[in-house]
Amino acid sequence: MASYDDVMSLSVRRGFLWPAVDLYGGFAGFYDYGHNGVLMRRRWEDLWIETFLGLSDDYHLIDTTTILPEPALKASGHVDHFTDILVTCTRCGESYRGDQLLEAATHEEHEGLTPAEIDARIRDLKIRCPNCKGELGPARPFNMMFPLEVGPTGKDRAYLRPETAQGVYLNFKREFEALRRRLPLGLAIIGRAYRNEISPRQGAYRMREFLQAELQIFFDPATFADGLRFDAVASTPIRIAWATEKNQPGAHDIAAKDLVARDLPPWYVYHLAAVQRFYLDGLQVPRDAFRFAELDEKERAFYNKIHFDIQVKQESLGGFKEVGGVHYRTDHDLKGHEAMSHLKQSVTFGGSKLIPHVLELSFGVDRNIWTLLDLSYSKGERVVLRLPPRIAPVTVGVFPLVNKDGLPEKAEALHANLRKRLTVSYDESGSIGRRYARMDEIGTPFSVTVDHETLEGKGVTVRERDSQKQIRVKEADLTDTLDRLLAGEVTFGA
RNA sequence: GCGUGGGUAGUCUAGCGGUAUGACACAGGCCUUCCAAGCCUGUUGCGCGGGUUCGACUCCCGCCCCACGCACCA
Repeated sequence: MASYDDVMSLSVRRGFLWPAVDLYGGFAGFYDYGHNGVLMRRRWEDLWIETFLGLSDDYHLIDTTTILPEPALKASGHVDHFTDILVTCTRCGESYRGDQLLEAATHEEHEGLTPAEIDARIRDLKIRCPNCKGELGPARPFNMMFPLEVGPTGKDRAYLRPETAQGVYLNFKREFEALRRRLPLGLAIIGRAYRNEISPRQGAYRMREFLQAELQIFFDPATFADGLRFDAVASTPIRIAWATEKNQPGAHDIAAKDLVARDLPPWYVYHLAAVQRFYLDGLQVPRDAFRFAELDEKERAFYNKIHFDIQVKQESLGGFKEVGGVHYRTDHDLKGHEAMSHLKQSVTFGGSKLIPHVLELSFGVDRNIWTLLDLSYSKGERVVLRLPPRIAPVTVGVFPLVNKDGLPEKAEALHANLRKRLTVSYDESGSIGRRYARMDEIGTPFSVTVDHETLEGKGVTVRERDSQKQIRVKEADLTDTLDRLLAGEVTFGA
């Protein structure tokens, strides 16, 4: 059980994450990573790449620009649909979405109106502030994208990308050719995205600059399922909360094949299983803290035909929180770019010509890091971060038991050797217990200590973070033993 | 953006119209044969700007930032 303050305080104290620019009072919606945060994030990213690119030989990582010109984002729908028309009360200052004010007054949909049109209708309908009955000010557009002026004249309007996905769609044809015209084709980006959030909240949860890890899988809906081994996951129970239950705390376990029976495509369910495996097995999230939450038609974006959020329950943020999503975007994006660019996005594959459809596996990296800090935080006599060993920023701590009799020299030599292959921390300050405690706080799973018996050729001790148990290991076997411990082939339990 | 509460060292905290308390952490030293021991020494702070005042961390105003609730989150 970790409160928000617990996680943030540890995070700041131990170099994981903190508010950006705090020298100048802070900058809402922006966070910086410290040395341990970056290490941890890289390990999360490595596991993510290993897991999801490992799904197929035809899935690859690419990298694209974070600034996109207006036409590209016009085609994606972001210029028009990522905008709300806001109306602010001149008396109480409350802001409303213009379309919602009109909808409340007329019970009709009012999408796609210009600010001037909304002003006119507010006048005609004599709408006043729902909060204080004050007079409403002029409607103004608010786009969640950060606009930029590119070049000396600034004529070429551009924006910071609101999602990494568009970078993939813009490069689909290039990669389809370079990868010799295969479907399904997976293209992933781990990179920064930007949204001008109205009110950023809860630390790394809602930021204005954030990291996404997204895999876009391009496929032919007629044949996608044929190439997947659905039978391997058919009886796997998937944690599901339906749209009507998303405010409730729990989830159902529903076998993958039963989800298919409820009209979810097999290829979609197959990937739900893959995502669930990443969280339960890879990141060791407790089963009851994980679920997919369905979004109903009103909640999901217009281009998403099927949308489940990936949610993890975390004490510091008050319950289940979205850390990613599994989105069936159909052929919306490629179609949009084809229409705007006038360049054909259709491909010929397996005898048929089609615009590929897209399944998007989307993850908020910062949210995942926060989630893992929350879940692994445990406070007894001292704080221990029970991170999965593969995710921990530092993998091994190396110490001399005392600072005399040649023990430090021996330990430093050991450290120099281990650090060639692992992230290792050497420490000879304070007592041995204090050093173990330091390692516990940043989640280091194993600590190696050189004592007097080491000098007699009897090996070193290896201490496990969670159990505080120790085993004695011959120096010659140390790297091998550590590898096996990290791989989970050996445990301390036995 | 609205409302409520808040902002004192790396973290957590005490306090007052006369520039600040303690704990932990951190650094150096002594000691130490395995879990934040002890002793000595040391570093670091009143979110920012303006006003009132002889003097502001303290009172007033504005701003920034944080948490919570509302709204927002294609």
